[in-house]
Amino acid sequence: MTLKTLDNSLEVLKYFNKENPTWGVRELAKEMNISHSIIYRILTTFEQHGFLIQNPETKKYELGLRFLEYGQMVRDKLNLSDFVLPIMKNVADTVKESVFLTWLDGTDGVTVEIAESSQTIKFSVSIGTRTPLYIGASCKTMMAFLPAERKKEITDHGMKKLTPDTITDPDALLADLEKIQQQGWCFTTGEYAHSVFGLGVPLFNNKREVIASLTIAGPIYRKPTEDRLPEMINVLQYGAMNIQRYFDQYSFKLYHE
Amino acid sequence: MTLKTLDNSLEVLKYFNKENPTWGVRELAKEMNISHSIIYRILTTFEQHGFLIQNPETKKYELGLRFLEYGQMVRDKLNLSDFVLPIMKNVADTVKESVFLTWLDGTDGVTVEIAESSQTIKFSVSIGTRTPLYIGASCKTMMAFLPAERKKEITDHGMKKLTPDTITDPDALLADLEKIQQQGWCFTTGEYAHSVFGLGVPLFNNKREVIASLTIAGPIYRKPTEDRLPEMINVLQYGAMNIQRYFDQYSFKLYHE
DNA sequence: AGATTATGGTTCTATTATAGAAACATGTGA
DNA sequence: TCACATGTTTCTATAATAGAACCATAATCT
Repeated sequence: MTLKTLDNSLEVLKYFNKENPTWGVRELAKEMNISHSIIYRILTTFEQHGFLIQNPETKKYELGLRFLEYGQMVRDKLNLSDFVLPIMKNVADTVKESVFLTWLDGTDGVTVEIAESSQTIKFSVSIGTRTPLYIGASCKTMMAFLPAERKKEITDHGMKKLTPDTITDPDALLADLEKIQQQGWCFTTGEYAHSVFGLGVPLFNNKREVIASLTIAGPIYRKPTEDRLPEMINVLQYGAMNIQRYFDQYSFKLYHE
Repeated sequence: MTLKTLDNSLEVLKYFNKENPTWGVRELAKEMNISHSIIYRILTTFEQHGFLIQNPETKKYELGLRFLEYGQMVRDKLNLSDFVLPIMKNVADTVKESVFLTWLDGTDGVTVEIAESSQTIKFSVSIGTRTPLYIGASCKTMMAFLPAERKKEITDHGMKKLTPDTITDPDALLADLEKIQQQGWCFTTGEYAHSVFGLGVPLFNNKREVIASLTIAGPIYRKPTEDRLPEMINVLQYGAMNIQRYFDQYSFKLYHE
């Protein structure tokens, strides 16, 4: 059905992340429990195409410049900088916290655009960050609007705690999502990272399927009090409305699944 | 020696570029002269890993969000924004033209950082752009400092004209490179694009091998007159010196070949 | 409306590329 | 000097892939 060789190779790529940016052949082979010959062939083939480079001194491999090219092509395709980013910046300036646009991609949310708070203490993640849909305001906002069978896929797939506050009980999660869907926004504290709050609202394509979310996030000690939360929701929903208008106008299409 | 399946698959990826961002299965198979079954298996495998996504309506494939993730990891690794970009912005403000940092990657130069001119008419390319080393100021600056055998590889590999002014005669190119190496900078007009001038200087790693270049580029009608060129070279070399100091300090390592 | 010709997707098996062990070359630390 | 790392290469049984043929479906032409 699928190509096993390519499948394995892409699996190998996944081991190159921020925590482990460089790998030696045997080192990675041991980590993956695969023969080092196989890893060697995969790494050298990627290298020949510029997706990996080998440090000539340490002989270890790391991500190559080819990814810069493809990454930029995806960014250009999204073309969020021109119209969406100013809206996000506006929200960020108003609430004095960072604002994120998160895209639905399979069973993950991917951060595709960021408007950072001007404050010195702020929540900060980098573009391309990938988070399971059951964790945090930006992701749960999207998951809440998925059809039941896709929710089930996610809960069945097994859930891990990022913090003690991450909800991993399927029933508790589904009840939470139900509430989020009804009220149209999601407020969380400490689910994604210990000292962070998040407030998210969903964005839809022209078929009313959820495709993204807009989220405010900041340090937990600045989280809005209950009486000020409606105000923040208002600002966020106003920004989301403007972005939604842009999506609708250009019949925004970045497909999921 | 190398993995043929992976090799083919990465070759398929190359067909997804700015000019042709979306491909149908049979369409791409015809373009590559390969059975559509093969292409189908490759595309679906990439899709399962998020490197491609299929538009559920048109059934065509395009680049997926996974590249955003890897692209950002490479950007983070380069970490040019903090120290190098301010230097580039400084140069850009002084000369009132765009400034580019280009990385050596095999037989290409890759744009890795940009400081745009504040002028309304300016030369503009996007990050990740890949250009053969024999074309334009930013690339020839680097090629000039390569060992003779690598120059030969490039000239032997066949050269195409991007504009009528692109030098494609091996002897003429080598003579040009000789001059560039001696004077330490490269000034070109119309080689990369018809109405563009460029002025580049090289950057080296701690083994005195060329790894990058710093380039000023702008519309040809604003190109410096002969008596004002030395001034521009000065500004550029001063910026390059500061960047070079940063490279040396952090024993900058992004390997080529 | 029926025929034609596209498309994406599936199945099958001869062929071929790959897996994985073993060996090799080189470097390093004991 | 020996032992044990490392990346790299070679070999062949075996398993995965190539590629033709086919299916289902949608659009287009007659």
